Amino acid sequence: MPRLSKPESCSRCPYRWKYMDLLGLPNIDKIQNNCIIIKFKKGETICKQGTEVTHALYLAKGVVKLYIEGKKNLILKLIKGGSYIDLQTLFGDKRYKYSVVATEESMVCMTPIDLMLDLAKENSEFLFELTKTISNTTNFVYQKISDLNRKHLRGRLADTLIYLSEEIYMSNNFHLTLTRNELAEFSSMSMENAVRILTEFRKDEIISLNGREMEIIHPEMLARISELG
Amino acid sequence: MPRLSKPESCSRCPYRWKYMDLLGLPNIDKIQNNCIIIKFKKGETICKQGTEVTHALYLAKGVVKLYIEGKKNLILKLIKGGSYIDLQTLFGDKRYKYSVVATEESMVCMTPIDLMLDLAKENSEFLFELTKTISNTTNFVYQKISDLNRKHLRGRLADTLIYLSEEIYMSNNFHLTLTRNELAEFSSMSMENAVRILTEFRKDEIISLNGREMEIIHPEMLARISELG
DNA sequence: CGCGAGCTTGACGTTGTTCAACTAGAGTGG
DNA sequence: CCACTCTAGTTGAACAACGTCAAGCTCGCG
Repeated sequence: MPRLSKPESCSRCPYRWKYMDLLGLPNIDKIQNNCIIIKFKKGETICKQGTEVTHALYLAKGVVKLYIEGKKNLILKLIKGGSYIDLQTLFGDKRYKYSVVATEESMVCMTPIDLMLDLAKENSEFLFELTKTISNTTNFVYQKISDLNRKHLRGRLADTLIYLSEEIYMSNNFHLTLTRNELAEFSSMSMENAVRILTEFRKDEIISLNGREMEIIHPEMLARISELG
Repeated sequence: MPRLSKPESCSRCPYRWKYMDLLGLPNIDKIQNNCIIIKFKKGETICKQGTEVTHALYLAKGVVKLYIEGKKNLILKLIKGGSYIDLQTLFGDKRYKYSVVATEESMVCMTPIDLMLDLAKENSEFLFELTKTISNTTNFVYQKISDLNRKHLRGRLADTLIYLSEEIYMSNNFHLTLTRNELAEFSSMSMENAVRILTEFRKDEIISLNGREMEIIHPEMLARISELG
C-alpha cells in the first residue's frame, strides 16, 4: 500500500520542479498546504486509464512507465524524477488516456487539480513553462509514432536501448529495470522477438547483457541500426 | 504561387479563432497590423518538416493534412478551418517535426512568432485556451499511436473513414478529397491494401463509393470493425 | 486520340506473431 | 536441505499479416 505524507517545505525541496519558483513564495505555500506526497513501490499504479484526473501528478523521484492499455500494451515513454506526469490530461480532456505505473520506487506529489489550474491561470510565466513541457511531449510522441510505423524490429529495439541509455540512465552502463516484456511493449513487438534481437545484438557484440546488467559497447552501431530502420 | 494579402478586420472576421476575443481589441489590432493572409492551393506546402517556425499558423478556411515525412509518409491528422496548425512547435522545440500541405484550397493567417508568444505571455486566459488545444492534440496523438499499433488493416481503415465522416465532413456522405494513397498514409498501410479493403467494404455494403463520392451506409458496422481491430 | 495519374487485382515474398517446449533462478513450505 | 512451483527468459517452427511487384484498367485532359 502506498505510503502517504505531507510536504515539509516545497520551496526548499531538492526535488521540486525547476520552474516552481516562478510562482513566488505565497503560492508555493498554497501548494505545500494542499498537496500530499505518496510513495509508490515498483509495479504500483499511479494513475489508471479511463479514470478522471483529480490531481496534478508530479514525479519527484523515481522512474515510471506511461502506457496505453489494450489487448497489447504500448509503453509510450518512461518518465523520471523532476517532471510532471499528466499535464495534457490536466489541461485537455480530463479523462486519462493512459496508465502510469512505477518501474522503481517512486515519490509523487499530488496537487488538487483546481488549485493547480488556478495557479496556472494567475501566473502566466508558470503556465508558459507548463505549456512548453506539454508541447515537447507532443513533439516526442510525433517522433515516436513515426518511428514505430517506419522502422523494423531491429531499428525499434535499437531506439529503445538508445532512449534508455541517453534519456533515462545517462550512461552506456545501466541496470535494466524493465523486463523483456516491457522492452517489447516499449518497442511495439512480441516479447519473443525482443529476446531474439537482444541475442543478435549480443552476438554482434553491440551490447553486453548479463541478466539485467546492460552495457552498450557500440552506441554508434546502435545509432546506425536505428537510422536504417 | 500562394497569394498574399493583409487582413482588413481581425476582430470582425467570421473565420477568427473562437478565443481570439480574450485578447481584447488593442491586441487584436496588433495582430491585424502584423499578420499576413496567404491562400494555398490544393497540394501546396504550408510548412515543411525540418525548418524553423517563424509564424503562428492559423487555418482560417480549408482543410490541410499534417504528416511526418520519411521513406513512407504518415499522415497524423487533418486540420480544418478554425484551428491553429503549429502550436506545439511554437511553444516547444522550434523546429517542425512534420509537414503540412493543403488538401483543398486553404486560407492561412500568419502571425510572427514573437508577437504571438508575447501576447500569450501577457494574456493568461488566451494562453490557457492555447494550452488546452495543445493538450488535446497530445491526447489525440496518444489515441492514434495506440490505434495504429493495436489494430489490423481493416480496423485502421475503418478508423480513417469514421474520422473523415465524424470529424472532418460531419456527414455520412462526402466528397473524398484524399487519394487512395493518402487514405493509406493516414491508415499506415500500403496503397494497394487500402484499395483492397475499400473494395471489401463496398462488397459488404458497408460503404458505397463511386469514384470519390463516398457514402457510409452502415456507420455502426464500421464502428464495430474499428473496435474489433 | 493518346498520354499519364490514379486506381485495381492477383501472385508472391518478407516480416513478424503465435504456439509450444524447454531452461534457469527465486521463493516457499515441509 | 530438498522438492515444488512460479515467473522470466529462451529457442525453433508453423502460420498469418502485410508489403511489393507486375500487369492492366479508367478517366480526364491536352
